[in-house]
Amino acid sequence: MVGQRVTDSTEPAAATGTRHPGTAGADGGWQDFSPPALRPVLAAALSCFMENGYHGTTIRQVATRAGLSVPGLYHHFPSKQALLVALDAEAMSELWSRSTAALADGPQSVLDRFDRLVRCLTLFHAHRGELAFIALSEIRSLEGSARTEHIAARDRQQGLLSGIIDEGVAAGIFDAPHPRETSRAITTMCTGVAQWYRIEGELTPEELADRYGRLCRLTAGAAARR
Amino acid sequence: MVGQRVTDSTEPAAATGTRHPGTAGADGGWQDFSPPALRPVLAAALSCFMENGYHGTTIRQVATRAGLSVPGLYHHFPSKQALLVALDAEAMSELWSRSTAALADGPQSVLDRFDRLVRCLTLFHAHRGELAFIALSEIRSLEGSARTEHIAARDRQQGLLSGIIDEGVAAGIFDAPHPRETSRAITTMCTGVAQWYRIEGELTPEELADRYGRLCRLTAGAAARR
DNA sequence: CTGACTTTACCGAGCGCTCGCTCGGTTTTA
DNA sequence: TAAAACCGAGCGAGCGCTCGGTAAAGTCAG
Repeated sequence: MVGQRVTDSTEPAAATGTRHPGTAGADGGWQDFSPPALRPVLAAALSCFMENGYHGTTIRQVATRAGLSVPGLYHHFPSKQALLVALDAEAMSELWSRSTAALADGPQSVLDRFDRLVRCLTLFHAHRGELAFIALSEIRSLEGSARTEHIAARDRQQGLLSGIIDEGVAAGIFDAPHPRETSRAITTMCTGVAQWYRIEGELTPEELADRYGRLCRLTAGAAARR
Repeated sequence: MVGQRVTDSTEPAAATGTRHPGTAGADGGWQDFSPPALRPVLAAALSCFMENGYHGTTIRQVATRAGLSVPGLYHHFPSKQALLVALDAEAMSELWSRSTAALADGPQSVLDRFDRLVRCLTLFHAHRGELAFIALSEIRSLEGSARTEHIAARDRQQGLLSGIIDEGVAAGIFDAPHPRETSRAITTMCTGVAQWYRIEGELTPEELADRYGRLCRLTAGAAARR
C-alpha cells in the first residue's frame, strides 16, 4: 500500500541524478538551488502540510490547491500517505546527494570537509526549508517501513558529520571533549534553520551559511576562519 | 470557545507560583524538577500528542488513556483544543518562571547570567522534553489568539537570551559579529534537546547541561570554563 | 491522412466510517 | 441533599477513498 509510487518518486532526483538540470547535479552542483522542481501535486501537498500538518490536512485541500478534483488527485498518488512518503524521500535523498557531493568536491582536509558539510546543511535547510521542515516534523506521521527507512536515512546523514568530528578530534583539529553532543548540537543548529529562516528575510542563504559556518567552527572547538 | 479553561489551567503553575510543591518554586528552585505534576487528563493528552500529534490524536484515545469515557473527559476540558492550549500554557509559563528565577538567582555578571540561562534551558528541555516538544511542534495547531499568545511568549522568552548576548557583545565578553544568528543558534541548540534527549539514556540532564554549557559558551565566542 | 483503438488524465457522486462533541441521565463524594 | 464526577448512546459533519464514467492525447495499420 505504501511503497509503490514511492520508489517511482525517488527516481527523478535519486543518488547521483544528473537527470533534471540543476537538481543536485554534477561535481560541484551541490550549491545550486535553482528550481524547486517538485511535481505540482507534491508542491500542493507540501504547502498544505506546512500550514496544517499532515493529519490536519484533508485530501480535498490538496486536490483544490493542485487544481484537481479528488479522484484526479488519486490518479497521481495512491493515498494521502504516499504524498508524505514521496515528500520525505525527496528531502532525504536530495540532502544526501548534496552532502556527499559537497564532501567529494574540493580539498580533503578535515576542516575543509567540515566547512563544506556545514555549508551544505545550512544552504539546504535555508533553500529547501519547507521540504526539510516536513521531513523533520512529520516523522511520526510516517507509517510502517517508511518511518524505519526515514530514521535509517537520518542516521546515515548524521553519521557524515559525526564521522568528521571524530576525525577532527582524533587529529587535534577540534577541541571537543564530548564529540557526540558536539555533533548533535551542530546538527540541531543547522536543521533548526528550517524552522525559522525565511527566504524573504534580510539574509540570503549564502550570507547565513557564512555566519553559521563560523558559529559551527566555534561550537566544534576549532579556530574561526579569518 | 478557546479561552476559558485556558485561563483556569494557567493558574496552577503561573508566574511566581509557589502553590504546588516543587513546581518552579522559591528563589533557587529553578533547578528542581521533582514531579511532572500535570493533571492526569493533561498527562494523557500529552502522551497521545507525542505519539500521533494533535490532529492525529482522537478524543477517544485521550479519554481511554486517562481512564475515562468521552463525556467524562469533557467534564474536565471543554474541547480538544483546550487540552492543547493548556499544555502549551503550562510549558511556556513554567519555562518563563524558571528562566527568570535562574537569572535572578546568583551573581549578576553577564557570563554568570548567560551560564545560568543556558543551564536552565537545557535542564528544562531535558526534564520536560515532552511538554516542550509539543509546545514547539504544535504551534500551527493552536487556533486563533492562542497561537498569537504563544508566539508572544516565545519572543519574550527568546528576548532573555538575546538581551544577554547583546550585553555580552557590548561588554566585549562575547566575540559574536552577528549576535542575532548567535542567539538563534544557541536557542535552537537548547530547544533541540527536547527532540532527541531521552531521560533513560546515558546522560543525566545535569551532565548534559554541563556539556551544553560549554558548547554554548564556545558558540557565543566566549572562553570555555576551566 | 484517416479512423479505430489504447492510454493518460481527469471528474461527479457518494460509500462507509470515524471524528468532535452532546444529550440525558446515574453514581460518588462532601 | 446538593454539587462534582462520571457514562451509554448517538448526532451531524467531514474524513479517506472509490465507483463508473468522460475527454483528450497518442499510436498505428491501411
